[in-house]
Amino acid sequence: KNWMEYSKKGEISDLEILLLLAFSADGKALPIPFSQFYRDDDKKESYNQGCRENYWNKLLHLVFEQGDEDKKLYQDKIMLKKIKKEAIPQEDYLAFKKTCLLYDWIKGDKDIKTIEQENGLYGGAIQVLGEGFSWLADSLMEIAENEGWRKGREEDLNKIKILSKRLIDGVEEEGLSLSRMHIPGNRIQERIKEEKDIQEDKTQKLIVETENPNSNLKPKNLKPKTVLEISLHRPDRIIFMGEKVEVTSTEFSLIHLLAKNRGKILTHNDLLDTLWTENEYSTYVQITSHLYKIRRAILKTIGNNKKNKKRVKDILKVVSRRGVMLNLEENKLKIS
DNA sequence: CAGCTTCTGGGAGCCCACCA
DNA sequence: TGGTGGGCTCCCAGAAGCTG
Repeated sequence: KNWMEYSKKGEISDLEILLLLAFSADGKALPIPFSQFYRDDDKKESYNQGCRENYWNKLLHLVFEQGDEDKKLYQDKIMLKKIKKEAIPQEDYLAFKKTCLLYDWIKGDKDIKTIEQENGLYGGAIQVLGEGFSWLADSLMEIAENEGWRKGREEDLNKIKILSKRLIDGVEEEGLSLSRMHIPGNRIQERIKEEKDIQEDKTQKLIVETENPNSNLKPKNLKPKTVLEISLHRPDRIIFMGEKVEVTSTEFSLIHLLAKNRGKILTHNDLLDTLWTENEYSTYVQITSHLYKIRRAILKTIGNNKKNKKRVKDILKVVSRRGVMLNLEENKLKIS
């Protein structure tokens, strides 16, 4: 709200909005999932500190490049740290990192794999983060609307709206119209729709909660129980029927990829191309082997009986001569 | 029923953490 | 620094299941 008052009409930039969102309570709460490979490096103090400086320097550079160094938001969040010369706290560092990542992402001049590799992120992490921030941008837009931006600051409002859309797909403004086009095999349209559905769900949930603050109704009973829960923040385990099942990084990658494409048959080639790099020798045997091991791990946790066996087999479904799919209704799957 | 696909268990080899 | 043990991935092979 403060920002809304002091930000100047017609002068807000994408970078500014991203930084604002990254420093908001919800923005801070959104995790950046690290890949296992880099997690150990992150523990090393020198490496860590070096990285912190890097993101901060990069932001500073971008701000000067845009000639926005006297904006109050930047003064508060970035410039002050320079004067103090203190070590950057973890919280700020993460916010800087998110801002840099998402800025790269929406700029679109680096492809997603490059950004993820350069920053040691788990595959798909940027998209998840982008979607989260897209939702935040929408919330910001709503607040701005309530603050009366419709009258007089329509242009700024639109800017946030466009940014929100770009965050979903990581495209430049001009690329948006292209991404809306229907291209066979392109999932952009579908993902925008999915995101809208999620947001509608959230809004509806919010309405229910605010309408019946003292209601005795337990919505939990009405809600279908989540069967599979995957958190990018915890790539070491999944939650199956409420039980934590420990998985290896390859197993997690496999199950995450299937979950992202819930209800779709992924061919063995799809899986091999995505999970194993070109120069690694891999065959479908590896996939079935890992699938078997995931099933075995799940069964070991939830109980190895005929009923469970059948159920797990039906969820991690092998479609003969076609491929593999995660056969689960949308409301029973949770990816965070 | 033959041939193909998938399941399953097990083992080799590699990597890494730990310890003396 | 080198030995050791545990964990992980990949591969193999036989059994079981499926398809045309």
